[in-house]
Amino acid sequence: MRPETAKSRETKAKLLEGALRTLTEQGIAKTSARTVAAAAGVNQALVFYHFGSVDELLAAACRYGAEKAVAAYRPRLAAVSSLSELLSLGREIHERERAGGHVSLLGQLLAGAPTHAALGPATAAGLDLWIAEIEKVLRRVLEGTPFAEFADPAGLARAVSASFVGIELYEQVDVAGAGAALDALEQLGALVAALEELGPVAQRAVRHHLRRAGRR
Amino acid sequence: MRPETAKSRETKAKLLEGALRTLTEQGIAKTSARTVAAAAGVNQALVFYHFGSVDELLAAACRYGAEKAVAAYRPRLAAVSSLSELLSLGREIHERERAGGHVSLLGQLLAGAPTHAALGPATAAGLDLWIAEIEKVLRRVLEGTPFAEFADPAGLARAVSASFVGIELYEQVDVAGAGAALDALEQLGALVAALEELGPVAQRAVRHHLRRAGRR
DNA sequence: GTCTATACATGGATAGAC
DNA sequence: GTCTATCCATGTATAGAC
Repeated sequence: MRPETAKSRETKAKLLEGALRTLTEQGIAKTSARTVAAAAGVNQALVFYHFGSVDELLAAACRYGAEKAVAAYRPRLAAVSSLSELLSLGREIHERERAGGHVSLLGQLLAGAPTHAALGPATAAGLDLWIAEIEKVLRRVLEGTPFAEFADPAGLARAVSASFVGIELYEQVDVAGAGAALDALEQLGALVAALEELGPVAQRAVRHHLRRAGRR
Repeated sequence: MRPETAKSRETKAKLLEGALRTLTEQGIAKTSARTVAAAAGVNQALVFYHFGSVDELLAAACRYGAEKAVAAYRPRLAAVSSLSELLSLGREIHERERAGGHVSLLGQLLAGAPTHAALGPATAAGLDLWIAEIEKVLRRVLEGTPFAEFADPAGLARAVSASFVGIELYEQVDVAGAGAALDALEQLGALVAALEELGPVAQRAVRHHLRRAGRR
């Protein structure tokens, strides 16, 4: 029985922040009760007292970090009204993530999932927060465009989220390469944005070809 | 001075294979000289004799594994002549990767890069093998399409490769979600493929809009 | 609730026998 | 080249003092 005193919550918060910092700065391989406790500035034994095990602390940190990150971007995402806007917001998030690292955190946790049993579901849940938000945006943005009937917002949201995680991980070993990748995706976004403004004749042609291609 | 005897090369090969298996099955967090040596069926001390340190073994395994994987798909990639073909080959690679795991291996190594100094460059090199191959395909496929003048094959190849790594990692925690993501990307590929077959008038319209959107 | 001390396991790395 | 033995650092987890 652990009463939820003010101090208890404070220590838990310190540990969660410490876990996030350790994971993003040191990676899953160097994340341990000791390193996290050191980053949090508390005693190593408190990890086990408050969370039972390192894995459960990491799972909690995942939920906590993902919720915090998504909440920070939620208003911006809600304001997006076109695909090119979404792409450029993605670029902006990427820039900020270079400091915060909440996305590559998910990458670290995905990498740890095979051995740390508790991590898989927690990471999936954290990713789902991003996915749900992006899916809303995509659904809104795609509505009324010629390819709304072919695009699957749910699947696309998952593709976008997973891709973003991959790119953030990639940036850790090749900053220039990751920049070039995002540039290219922005161009791709511009292409789709251009399609949104196509005339009715061309749109009908696109629709026709899509229907043919869509039959599998 | 280490003579390159037949036995030496055999042991090295065993260790490389063991490292690949351990990384894909156990993840970077549980990869150590002992676990790798156990998977390879050789003595733990041989890791240090042949490779100097665990990190250098992993770096070598990365080069070795990426080269092997890319070589296996090279003929298939060379035969691709359209974007939708590329997408469906991507799906096929994904299916095989579920067994082999050579792509999520790169994810594991990316996750380990922050702390293991030797891993960053090695992983970047491994990814570059994929990137180079995909870039060639993209360059060939995009040539002669209306958006060849806007698309950047080098950047796109990086985006595709990093995204693929992200999706393979994502699959480890959500198989259905990863499937939905790939389905959605295939639909997107069908969209672009449809554009390839547009008539000259519509293509001119697309080009016009792209030029406007491309000015930043 | 928190800390110190401690147990026990795992991992990196080397020395020396074969 | 390979193995056994060994050292030392790091990590998980618990017991018990404060």
